[in-house]
Amino acid sequence: MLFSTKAEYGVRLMVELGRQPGSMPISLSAVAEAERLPLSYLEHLVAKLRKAGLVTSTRGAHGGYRLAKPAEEITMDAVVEALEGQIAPMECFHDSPDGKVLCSHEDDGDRACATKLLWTRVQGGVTKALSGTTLAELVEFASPGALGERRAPVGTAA
Amino acid sequence: MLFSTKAEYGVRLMVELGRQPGSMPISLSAVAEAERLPLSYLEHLVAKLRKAGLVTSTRGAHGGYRLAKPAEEITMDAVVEALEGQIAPMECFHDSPDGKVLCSHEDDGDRACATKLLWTRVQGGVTKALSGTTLAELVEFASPGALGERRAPVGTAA
DNA sequence: GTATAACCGACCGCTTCAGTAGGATTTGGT
DNA sequence: ACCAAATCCTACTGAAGCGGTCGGTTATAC
Repeated sequence: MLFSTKAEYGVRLMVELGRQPGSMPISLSAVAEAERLPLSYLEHLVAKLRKAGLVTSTRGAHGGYRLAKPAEEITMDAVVEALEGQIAPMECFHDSPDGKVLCSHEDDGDRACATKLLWTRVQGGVTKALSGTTLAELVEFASPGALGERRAPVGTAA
Repeated sequence: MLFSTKAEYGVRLMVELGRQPGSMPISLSAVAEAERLPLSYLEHLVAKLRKAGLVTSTRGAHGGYRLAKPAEEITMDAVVEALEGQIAPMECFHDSPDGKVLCSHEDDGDRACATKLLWTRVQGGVTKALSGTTLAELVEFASPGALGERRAPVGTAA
């Protein structure tokens, strides 16, 4: 398995926030009920998203979470990375700040990691897929045609 | 991390076998020494590769392993899948025999998994990278320019 | 001041990972 | 015949991460 349920749940959570039209915050318990996910586990995930600056929170009664940016500007690489940590195919890989890919045992002698070519391609494929997908796309995909009105209060649909 | 060291070690092992010119089998201990990997762990990995039909073995003295096919015909998706199991971004994903991608909680009600679009793209990126890379490419990448002669007995190079 | 909600950290059972250990079996060389 | 080299097989282990729970604290609306 490439990713764990942290990414799965976290993305579902983000989509749920993105579905909401106004600026009203949504409580985690509402999300948990809608997506049928354990509330206390979502708390951990949303904390990561908040620390990554992807959602904002308001405390107290009628509080909850909102997207920090419009869904069109949120790409999924940021979301998945916030939840799962650095996206690298292998332990020895780490992104340098300039976006280059390094392999920590590059200095193994004369020849480079035989595997570097492969993992570089894999990572390229993954990051391209993630950064090429916006939250807005997923929101639209999840509720096709619906434009804010005629949508059942999720979870109660037969 | 997308993959574990099983894929890493296993690929290195395959490359090592691919480096060898003739039809002479190579012992695992030779590979272990060359790649500085624990022999007893490699045993587990090579067993998976053998069961997947990627390498063949000859037992007894002067025995060892050989590629079951020429390196040009071995694509890395088969190798990685043999080592890591089904390549899917998420638990709910499983390949159907016809190569289509299914999501096991597709029947969650009216709307499809919000995440399906994303994971489908990710999986596409990964499998494209893996199936588009042959073992021969990695072998060439690991020993550039060398064509069977002038190659140091790996591990002794300064 | 009470209900609602975000926050925070500790804990827990489970599985996988990475590796070790010990043996059994097959084969080539002498 | 015997020994060394090699594959093969099963079981085990410590450590880490996953998925989730729990109890408690703080902040806010009514």
